[in-house]
Amino acid sequence: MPPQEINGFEARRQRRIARKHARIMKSAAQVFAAKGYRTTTTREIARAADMAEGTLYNYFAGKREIFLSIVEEVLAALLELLEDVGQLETRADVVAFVEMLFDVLSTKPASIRTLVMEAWVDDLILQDLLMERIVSIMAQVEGFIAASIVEGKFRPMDSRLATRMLFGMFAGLVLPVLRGMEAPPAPPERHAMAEAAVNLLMEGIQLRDE
Amino acid sequence: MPPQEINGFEARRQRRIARKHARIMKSAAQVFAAKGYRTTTTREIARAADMAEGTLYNYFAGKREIFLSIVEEVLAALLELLEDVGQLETRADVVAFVEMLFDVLSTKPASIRTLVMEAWVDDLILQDLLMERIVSIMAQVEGFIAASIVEGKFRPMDSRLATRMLFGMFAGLVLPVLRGMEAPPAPPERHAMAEAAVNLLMEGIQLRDE
Amino acid sequence: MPPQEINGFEARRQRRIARKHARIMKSAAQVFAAKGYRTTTTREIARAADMAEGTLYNYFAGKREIFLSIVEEVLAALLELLEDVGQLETRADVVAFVEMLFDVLSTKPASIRTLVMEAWVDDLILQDLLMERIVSIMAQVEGFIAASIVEGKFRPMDSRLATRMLFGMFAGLVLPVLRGMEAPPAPPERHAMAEAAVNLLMEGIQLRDE
Amino acid sequence: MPPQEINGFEARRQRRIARKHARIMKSAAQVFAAKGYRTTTTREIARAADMAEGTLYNYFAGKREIFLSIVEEVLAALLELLEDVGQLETRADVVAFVEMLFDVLSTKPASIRTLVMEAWVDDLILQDLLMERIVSIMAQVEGFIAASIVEGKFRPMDSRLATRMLFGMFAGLVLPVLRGMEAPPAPPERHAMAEAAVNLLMEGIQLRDE
DNA sequence: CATGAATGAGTCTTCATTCAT
DNA sequence: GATGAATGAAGACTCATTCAT
Repeated sequence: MPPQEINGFEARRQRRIARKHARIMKSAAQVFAAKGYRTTTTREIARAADMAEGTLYNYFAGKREIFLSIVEEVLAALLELLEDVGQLETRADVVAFVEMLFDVLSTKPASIRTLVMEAWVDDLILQDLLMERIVSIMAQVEGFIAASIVEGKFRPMDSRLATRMLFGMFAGLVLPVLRGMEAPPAPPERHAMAEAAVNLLMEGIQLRDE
Repeated sequence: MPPQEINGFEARRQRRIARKHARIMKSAAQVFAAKGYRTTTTREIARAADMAEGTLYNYFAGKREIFLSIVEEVLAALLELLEDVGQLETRADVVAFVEMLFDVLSTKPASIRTLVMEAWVDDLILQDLLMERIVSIMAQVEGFIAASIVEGKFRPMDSRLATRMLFGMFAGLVLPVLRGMEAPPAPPERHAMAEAAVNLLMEGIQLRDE
Repeated sequence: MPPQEINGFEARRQRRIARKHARIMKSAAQVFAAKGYRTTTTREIARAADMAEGTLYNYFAGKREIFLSIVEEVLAALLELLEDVGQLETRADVVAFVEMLFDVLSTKPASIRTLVMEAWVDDLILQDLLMERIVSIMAQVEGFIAASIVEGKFRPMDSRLATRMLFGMFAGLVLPVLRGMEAPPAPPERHAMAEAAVNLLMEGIQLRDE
Repeated sequence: MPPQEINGFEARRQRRIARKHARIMKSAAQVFAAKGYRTTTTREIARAADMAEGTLYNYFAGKREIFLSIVEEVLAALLELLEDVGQLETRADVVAFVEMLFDVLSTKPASIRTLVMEAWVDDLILQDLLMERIVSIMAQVEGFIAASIVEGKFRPMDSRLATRMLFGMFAGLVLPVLRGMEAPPAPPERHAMAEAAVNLLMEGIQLRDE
């Protein structure tokens, strides 16, 4: 059997495995999001993925590993996006960025809901997976704000506090979608929301005489 | 036996019961906050409250009832405060109000963390205990913002979005405390945070020429 | 303090104790009869006897001892009656005897129902408390039948089988009362039943030409 | 895969399940009969059926369902037999019928002992499972006796009482077997017992001059 | 003596994981 | 690789018994 043949088989096998992985993770994320990690049984995951319970264990070491894979995947997507937060310059940049965030959140709401849920409960998840990266991103944002203040573009303020409030503000916007109380906004609506959010953040709530 | 005697016995008994209730709820809230409702075992609650497992059942009908009592208690405290949200008028009012919220959150962080956690997972908790009341409070705030826009005090904006962002902003501030990542701020710090938060909300992040 | 005084106190104490014993046994028999021994809780017994759970243990060593006392008491009453089974001679004697049995069964249906129930399940109860005495009584009856056959008063038959059927026949009559499906028959009715029972037993069901 | 193959798999699966059901029910009936429903633990049932405790729950929803299945099964067997009670005409019919009853009782003594036990304690079992059907059968027998009296075949008597005594008589015969005090009679013995029973019932105990 | 709160062993049941087919 | 039956550890809850008041 020529090597390329072997590779062909091997590649096909890899693809089959990847497909199963994806199927399991997607199904599991749905159930996790709906019921919580602990309350979800492997039986439910298997049923949702339309396979036998035992089959799960051919692709993942266990329930926890399925969960971790989901979380890692969505984190990777989020972090890839957030990496570029340092590059933002114009207001349009920021609006576009917020829109993209909406986009990610709308694409994988189940995974993100699951991630948030466990990070809220499980110290290991929070520490090992999230904290380091979030801290780094928040530091970038905070640095950006601090610099803008020095440059005279932003008002003097506690940049740390401002960063937190900024993240919270954004979270407040997307929370009903994540929690499953509202459908994700359609793209045009998404743009309007991003505009409004950035606007409110920049200008404040109060009308000022000019 | 004179009636005051009877009342004396009965009253003492009531107090003893109330003390146990409080002890159990406090211990349980700690464990729930640290591990989540489902992951917490009655054995752990009993150990935390320094009593036998069976004793819990002399005071609560079951694990779920302990949890619900904790949640109801903290909700009552929160809602009592939030009820007055309609009365706020001056900027100082708002700052004071935010400070008081900080205060409540700092007093019972375990209970609130537990409440948030379960509301995030359990639809019944969210619907039956939270939504109705939160919706009403948000409606008040939204109405206030809308009115202020009409009066020309606030800039024209989507009042619904603004309300959400406002709640999110505040949540962003207190989240590290709730999550147990930071100690609650001391009262003077608390005032500074409240000032900064209200300031950022009102004036926006951006410096504007006057 | 003169001895008769002491005796007076002592006697009164004994009577008080006896009264409590009776109260507990009566109440317990009711609950046992209604729910079965295992299903009945000491809490229910205490409630039925209108006292605290702990008080039971001042009068009985435990739940099992309460039950055994009930059983012993009713057994004593039954056996006292059955002792005389050897003396029966005329048909009127037998009818009177059956009536008296009805009487005992009607007086303490709860206790008897309890006894039967446990004897049906618990080998120790059956062996230690019942078998010896029942066997002895059945032996008497069987002997009586055998003798009557020899004397030419009864038809030739398997006297062992006949004895069993006789006891079973009687059991069939009282079972609905014991099981609590029917009220105990009033005395006149009782007499009629006894007459009919003895009649059927003696003469058989079938009409015979004379 | 050809359809007969599918059916083959499915049929084999069904048979495997049926075998396990039978194994569990048989083992459980033994333990129930020996100790009573309430006193029997699922651990004991599992041990008796030589499987893990959890496995029980792959085949029955719970302990109660195991019990109910046992009861329903034996009831079905009994009732199928008793249905024909109305067809009996000659004395030989009756004797044959009694023999068949012996047969059923000897086949599943544990199940019947369990059934009787719980019907004695549990009102729901008695009412929902037994009474309706037993009442109907007793009514048939009673009607038969009453008719025979009218026809002049039986002596005048209280047919209701006679029915009860008849059932009791039969119960008295089989009770030692059911209670596990005696081995079931071998078939020839069985015939003799049936003969004797019917004879005694028909002719009575007393010798009468002809 | 009476009380009833405290105890913890023992119950039924669930479910992640293994493994024979 | 896929299956799903078997496993048994772990969990919520009950209740007979003890004991301080």
